[in-house]
Amino acid sequence: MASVTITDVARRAGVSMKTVSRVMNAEPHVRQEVREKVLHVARELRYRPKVSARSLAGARSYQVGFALNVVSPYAMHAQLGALRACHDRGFHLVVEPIDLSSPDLASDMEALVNGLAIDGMILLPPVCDDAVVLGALDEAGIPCVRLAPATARERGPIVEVDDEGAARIITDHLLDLGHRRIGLIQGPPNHAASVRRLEGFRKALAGRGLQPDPALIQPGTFYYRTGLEGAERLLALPDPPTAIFASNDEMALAVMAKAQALGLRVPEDLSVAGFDDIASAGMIWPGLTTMRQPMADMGAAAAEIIISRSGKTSADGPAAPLRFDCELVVRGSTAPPR
Amino acid sequence: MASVTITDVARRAGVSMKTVSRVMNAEPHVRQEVREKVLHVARELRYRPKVSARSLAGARSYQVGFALNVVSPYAMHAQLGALRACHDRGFHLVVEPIDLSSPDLASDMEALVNGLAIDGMILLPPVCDDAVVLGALDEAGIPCVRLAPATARERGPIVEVDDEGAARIITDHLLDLGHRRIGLIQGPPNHAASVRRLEGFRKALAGRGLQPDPALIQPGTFYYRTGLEGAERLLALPDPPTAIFASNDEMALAVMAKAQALGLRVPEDLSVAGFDDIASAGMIWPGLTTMRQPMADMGAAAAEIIISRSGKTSADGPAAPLRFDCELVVRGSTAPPR
DNA sequence: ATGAAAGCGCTAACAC
DNA sequence: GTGTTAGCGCTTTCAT
Repeated sequence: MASVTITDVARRAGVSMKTVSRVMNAEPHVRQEVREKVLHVARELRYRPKVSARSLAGARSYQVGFALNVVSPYAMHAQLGALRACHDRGFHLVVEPIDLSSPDLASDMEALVNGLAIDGMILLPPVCDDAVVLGALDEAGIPCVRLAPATARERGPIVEVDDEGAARIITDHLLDLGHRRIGLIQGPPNHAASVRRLEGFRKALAGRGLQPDPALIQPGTFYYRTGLEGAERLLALPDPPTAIFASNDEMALAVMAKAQALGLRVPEDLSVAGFDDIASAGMIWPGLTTMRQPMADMGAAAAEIIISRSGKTSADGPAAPLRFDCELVVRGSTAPPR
Repeated sequence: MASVTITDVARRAGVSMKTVSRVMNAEPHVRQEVREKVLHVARELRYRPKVSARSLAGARSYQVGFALNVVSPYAMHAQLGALRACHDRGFHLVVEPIDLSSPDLASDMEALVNGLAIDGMILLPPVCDDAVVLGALDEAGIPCVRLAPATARERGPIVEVDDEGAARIITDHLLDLGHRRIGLIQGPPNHAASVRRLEGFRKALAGRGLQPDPALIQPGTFYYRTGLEGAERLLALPDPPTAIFASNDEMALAVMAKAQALGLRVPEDLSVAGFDDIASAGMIWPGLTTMRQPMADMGAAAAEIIISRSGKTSADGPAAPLRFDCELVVRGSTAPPR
């Protein structure tokens, strides 16, 4: 019942508390022989250092924060990846809601950074681009790793994908199939990925000497409803596109639903492509052609950065953004035009 | 920079540390006047009690554990609900992976309960039905709240829905539309919800004096692939069903995809109903008729139970399972048979 | 109703 | 390479 402490291990191993501490933290200056002895006793006694005692006494807390505000496949996979990385390294993941629309965000953040002990925080869009959030974390000396940030890109570690290149690849896929009138539904303008995906789309067209028809580029916010609206406008055009590339899968699903509701067949009458490869992209009929983002790997990488830097006083300089590769997943929603 | 501590507040308010502690914990035996003074100073100094110091010194940790192994809409919504509840009450949510297929689950659990300080843990199927997990938590004196457990139902608080009643309602919906040959794809047999949904299905049929044809009841595991397989077998029957009720939405999506791949039209040739109301149920065409489970509310309720019991020595007896209501969501995937 | 003293289990800063 | 001594910021217990 009574849990075993560092002194129990020290006594049993015939060494001091501090030596046990050194061994448990894999610090140098311990004879191999002593190290093994301590490790043996620790295992025998099933000793586990208490997170709360460690974070109270030391400079690190063995906890990583993850900001989560909504349920989205994107965020969930990143969280799971971060969770796995934390667990592998003996860390814990504390999830915190950060509500950008809070009446007093500054105070919320201040409560978060002062009450909780975390070695770093993982931030996703749009939270990762909020100045108040970033400022509060900064002031508290809590490093943060951001996934696909749009602003302040010099401000600490970044994990992202090559959105522009990926969008170019998926547009090329459509072009290769023979499509020439391709519609695009954009993401929110304040989201870095949106802008870069549009750019990739443009460059792919330009690569074939094509000018994008402005009418074929519709605004969106990554939400389903805006996919529906964009598709509606696109398909009502006098000369409608034969293919639509939605900047994320949720909107792509909306495009497919709208097309089917209008009696169009996918992919015979309209090809549809998305971005993200959320689970349902592979669960509908026809399957959605899309770009797979390695969200779990990215979340894990973000956690790794925090973990490896934890305990160190200085950040080892502004490393270049960590870039992960996307993978084109071709399913039934894309085919040559009639 | 240097964060404010309880002594700072005590000094500034002209009282002892202990009085500040009493005020911060809303304990009795403090004069109203003093209480207000302390509260005022605390606010002024932006004082936030440190979680790590509290959990080290006291009996409670202000942290709730949430076991998460996979990304599923079901789990994610429960997590978000729990997260919100924790945040509202000044608690933090620590997510932990519990891998039932681990080579040494007992040791994993032992590490979890000894290293971390949590006031309770929220468990979902199938983790909530594992004897090793439950045993380890029990031994460490960590209360757990389980969502829809199948086993050991006397073992602490339970949060669930009336799966049987809900399945009955959705089957009745199909019967009301005029369907008489209704296929069922079951969930995994070790999952409480599966069994009860089957029972509800049976009772609904019996309510109309119908005998379920055994060939119309197909096994499944809640995973997409098994939905595909079940649908395949059902639709290959000499006298195929005119409607299929899949025990969860993921399998229902598979049924729709399979039907459409076979050239059948939903709902004209086949009605499909699911269970859960995951996001994609409303994003496909036609929309999936399903039962909405209030997962976020359930997760929040689970967290609330842990929070309100935290600090208390004894659990106030085995309360009856907390039951939440489901809601039938009728979309385009169900219609009268031809 | 309030306060003083004693830790909780660990790491930090030094000694040796 | 190893041990000693102090705390970290709270809650606890026990006085008053």
